[in-house]
Amino acid sequence: MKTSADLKAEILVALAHPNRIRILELLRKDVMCNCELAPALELEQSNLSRHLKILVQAGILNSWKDGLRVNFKVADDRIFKILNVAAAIARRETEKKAEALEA
Amino acid sequence: MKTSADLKAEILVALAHPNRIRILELLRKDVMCNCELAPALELEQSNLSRHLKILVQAGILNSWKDGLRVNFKVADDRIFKILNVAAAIARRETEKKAEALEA
DNA sequence: AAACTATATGAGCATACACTCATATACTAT
DNA sequence: ATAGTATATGAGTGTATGCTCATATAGTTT
Repeated sequence: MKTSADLKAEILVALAHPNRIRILELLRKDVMCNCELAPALELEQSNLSRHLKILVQAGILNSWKDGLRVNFKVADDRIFKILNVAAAIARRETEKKAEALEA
Repeated sequence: MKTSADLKAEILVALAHPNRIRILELLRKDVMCNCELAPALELEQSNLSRHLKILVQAGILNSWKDGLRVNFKVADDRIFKILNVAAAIARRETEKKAEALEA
């Protein structure tokens, strides 16, 4: 049986990759398809497709077909809270290291 | 040069493991050392030590020596916001799958 | 100093991940 | 039907991760 920590980890594992974070940031405001994301992110098509699959399977993105294309949108805006806090903590850590160098 | 997505990913990668999440939940209220965490989590000492190192290096935990022991505490309570949102999204996803089974 | 306790780390192993190339599938347009 | 476009996936490769066992290091107690 999956514990609560397992469930949280599944979401975070899906998020925890620079390219998947970049995907989410592009989808912050727009709905986009693989074919629009690939050039914007400069990712190989098959690689991007796999990253998107991971995000959809985790429930972070929704997707639907539109003719040839598959469109993607963020399923739950709260995901950006996670990214904001991660950014804040990373910033703090960067500053701490800068101070350590000065001293 | 590290991008903003890289920095966020570093924090999230450090978080994204069930055992590291369990560590944080034990440290939510208390300061604890490896020797107290190990039996509580039923983790091998060396394994736990490595997980703790990852959390410290990411700036998620602070640590200091106290005699033989090394104590750990959460460096920034905002980390729990991340865990709370991850839990909420995971819960939503679980419910969605349950509905899909009923229908 | 010797025995004991707490933590860290090297080595080795199995597994998971990210990536690429080639190919398959699905839909569209002529 | 044919050619073209968008996406998905199999196979292979290199690297990273998580774990364990054994050992090293650091501090404590007698």
